[in-house]
Amino acid sequence: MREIPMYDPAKIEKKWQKVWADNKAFAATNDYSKPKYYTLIEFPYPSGAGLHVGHPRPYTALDIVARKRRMQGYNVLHPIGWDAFGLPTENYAIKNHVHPAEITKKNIDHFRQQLQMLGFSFDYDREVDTTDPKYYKWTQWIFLQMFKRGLAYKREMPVNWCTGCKCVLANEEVVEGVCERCGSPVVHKQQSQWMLKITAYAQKLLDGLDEVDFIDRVKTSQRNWIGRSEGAEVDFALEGTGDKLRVFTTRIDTLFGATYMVLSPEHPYIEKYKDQIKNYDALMEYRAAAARKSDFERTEINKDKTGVEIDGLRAINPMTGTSIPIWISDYVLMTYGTGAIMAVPAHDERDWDFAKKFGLPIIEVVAGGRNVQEECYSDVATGTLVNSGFLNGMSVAEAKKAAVEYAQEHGFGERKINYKLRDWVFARQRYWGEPIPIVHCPKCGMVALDEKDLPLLLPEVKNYEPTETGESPLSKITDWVNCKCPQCGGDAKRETDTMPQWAGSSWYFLRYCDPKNDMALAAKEALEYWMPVDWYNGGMEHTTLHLLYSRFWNQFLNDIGVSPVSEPYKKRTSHGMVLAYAYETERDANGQVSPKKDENGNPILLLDDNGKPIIEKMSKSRGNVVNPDDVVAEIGADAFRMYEMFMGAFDQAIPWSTTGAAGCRKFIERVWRLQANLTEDEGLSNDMKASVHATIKKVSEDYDTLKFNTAIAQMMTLVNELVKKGSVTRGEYKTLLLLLNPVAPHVTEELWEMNGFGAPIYTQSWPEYDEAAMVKDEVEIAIQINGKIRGRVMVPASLTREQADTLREHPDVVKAVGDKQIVKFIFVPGRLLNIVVK
RNA sequence: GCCGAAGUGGCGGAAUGGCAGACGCAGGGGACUUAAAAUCCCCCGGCUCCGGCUGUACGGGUUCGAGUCCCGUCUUCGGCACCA
Repeated sequence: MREIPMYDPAKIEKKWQKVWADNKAFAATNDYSKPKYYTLIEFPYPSGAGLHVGHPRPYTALDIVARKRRMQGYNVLHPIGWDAFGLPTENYAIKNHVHPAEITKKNIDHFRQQLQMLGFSFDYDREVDTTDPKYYKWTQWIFLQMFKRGLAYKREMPVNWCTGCKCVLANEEVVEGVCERCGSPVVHKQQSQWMLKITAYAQKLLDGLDEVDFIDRVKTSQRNWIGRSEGAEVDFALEGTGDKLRVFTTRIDTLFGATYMVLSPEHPYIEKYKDQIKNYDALMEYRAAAARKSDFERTEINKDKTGVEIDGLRAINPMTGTSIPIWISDYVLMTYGTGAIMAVPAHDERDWDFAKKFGLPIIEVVAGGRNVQEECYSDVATGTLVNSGFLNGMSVAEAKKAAVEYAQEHGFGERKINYKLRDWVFARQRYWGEPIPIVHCPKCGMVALDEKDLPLLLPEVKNYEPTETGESPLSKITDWVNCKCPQCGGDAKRETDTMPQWAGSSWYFLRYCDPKNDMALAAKEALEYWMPVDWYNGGMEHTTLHLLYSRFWNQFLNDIGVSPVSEPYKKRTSHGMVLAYAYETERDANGQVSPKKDENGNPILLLDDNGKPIIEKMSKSRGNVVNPDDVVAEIGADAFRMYEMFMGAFDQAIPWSTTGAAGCRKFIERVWRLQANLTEDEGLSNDMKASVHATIKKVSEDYDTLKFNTAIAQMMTLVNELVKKGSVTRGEYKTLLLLLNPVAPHVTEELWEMNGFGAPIYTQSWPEYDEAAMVKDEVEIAIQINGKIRGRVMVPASLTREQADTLREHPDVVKAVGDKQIVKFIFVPGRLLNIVVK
């Protein structure tokens, strides 16, 4: 046996990282004749805390895909960048009196160094940074294109106001009534806001989902969020006014059962008929109370309906001609439909609750064997129309059709599709974001900056603090705010809000195609070659935020001829979070929280009532954060990468296990030691041939389907076989190193070089498998009697159903069958023989 | 409430309708060692009269054969949530 040096990951990892960097081993080339493959991970927000063990999970996964594709001959674009605008940096700047740009630079350098430590095959020459004026010039440019086409507009409207961040939030950023970032309550506030008209793309965003390969839960979430709903709009005459009140309904079939109407508290008709309304003050009081409620409170008291009847205004049911009352209630939202509803308490849960509470009449119009005075009946699949004139006897579906046609003929209604999706609140009252390139001119109104004046740079400020009034810190920089109108040349003021954090990430995948272009956001040929992204992996938490926003921006850019594709991402997958075991904690002198240790120095696990370990998110305050730097120092980057992939199914959340990670280091050492048993044979030995080819197949397929844990398990099995055998041919070892390379790139390169296998692995081709070589001569099959295992027997792999008949004479079979009568004889080649007896 | 995903050893998890628990962690035993670590070998769901029996959340069903398919129930996690 050959003497081999010790495995020293610290040394060899640095060595190969330098080789890759010096040779630009992973640069995407602009050779448009080659087949391309574009892998994308969500670029990180470079926080001060640096990388945590959650980041490398998706990064390693797509690094494996990228490395494999390169070996398969693709021109691979595998870029990295920095989504660097955002609140944490700004808050840190405020606290420590440093410019956010300085902090950003420092954080980026730290992140880059950590990513390089892990050996990711990013093309670092294509880095983008959303806070770089050369980058945000184009973010501003896209905004201007939207502005020119009426897709960016400013309007006074009720918005979500985060009481913690002191700025407005998009609907997508409000989670269960609180701010998704800081957890502070969100309240409603009337404010003039920049909006992007994402609703104009609602249908397109929905349709696009049919043509892309996204995991189902992403598609489902986006569909639910867009919330398409088919129904009708119906006009109710307002008694004694000649005016009418329009509502949206999905149940026009129940129109005969509409016994009252409800307006949202903010409905404009309350102002319009102020003079006629006798209890105006009471209505105003209710409106004010509703506005004061945070979203959280609104949902908390969900089912308990409140409301006030409008005294002095009534409507006419267009079907029955009956006069019905009009109420206001906060269960009707101004932001959906027309802000008014017809209430059919018999067949709508919310209306039923409301009617019961306020003693309003409930009229059954769909018969379904239930007493609607006692219980609401909202089933549309069964049931027949009653008390509904010409609709009587119809099914719900038939009645919907007939009713809408009737309304159309009589001019009081029409078909209508509504979406839950709201326009995107696109402004933040903060400093560290892209300035909005708009000027407010007293004469010309809102005027776009000339494109040649982009980028509009962020001015230097001394104080980044947000203001209580809801104005951006930029508003205090008067020499920046005061400017000339680009249109008339007169005195004007700049817009002082900045864009939300989601702006820069809405198009970065386009910039990667041609990141240094000064003339356009990217060259046409580059976009045509690289787009769409072939495989995009990212967090589920971005499904109705970044992922939806960026699809919208790209569809817009496609419409104006900038992006060559309508859907930017061909395939979207999602990773599970890396969690942690909960430990008993203690606080040291510096206030750092760390796990409490028992007498053996092991951290003390927290258990639940059933004695199972508690699993939770990693957080500083729980003292359970695992730092990648420490892990790499302990077991090396290759073992770290491997454990990230081996720990469990890629899309499942998994707690980090230190001993589990150490197991991967042990496996790498096993591969390392295997070289001591190397023979001179360049080919595959006969008894290993089947296993090697089966491994190539399994690993190749599993890498493409994100089943990294089983790919690695398969390689472990192969290594176990080779260790047991005591010798390994050069051909076998080479194949193993090639297959393992995407997961553990450093050690495999080192072993490849040490054993004289030729040019580095990153220049080698991916191994091919041969189905025929996978067939073993003999296989063990199971013998079952009535489906129960009764023995195992070796048979030639090629054994056919006919030949299997001879197994009747096999002693085990004879013994198991005994004197019973054979009813059926089932043979599954290579698997089993099942004999049914009586 | 609605939508979605999932329930398999002590743990993470494997199993195109075909030998449940691959692979790894933890644990136990042995070899090597003055010793320890590392390494190598063996064992490792439960019960067992050592023949077997039983077992993939629970109850039914389809099938020669079900962790896998169908019906029902329970539980957990995730998303949406007064969207008319």
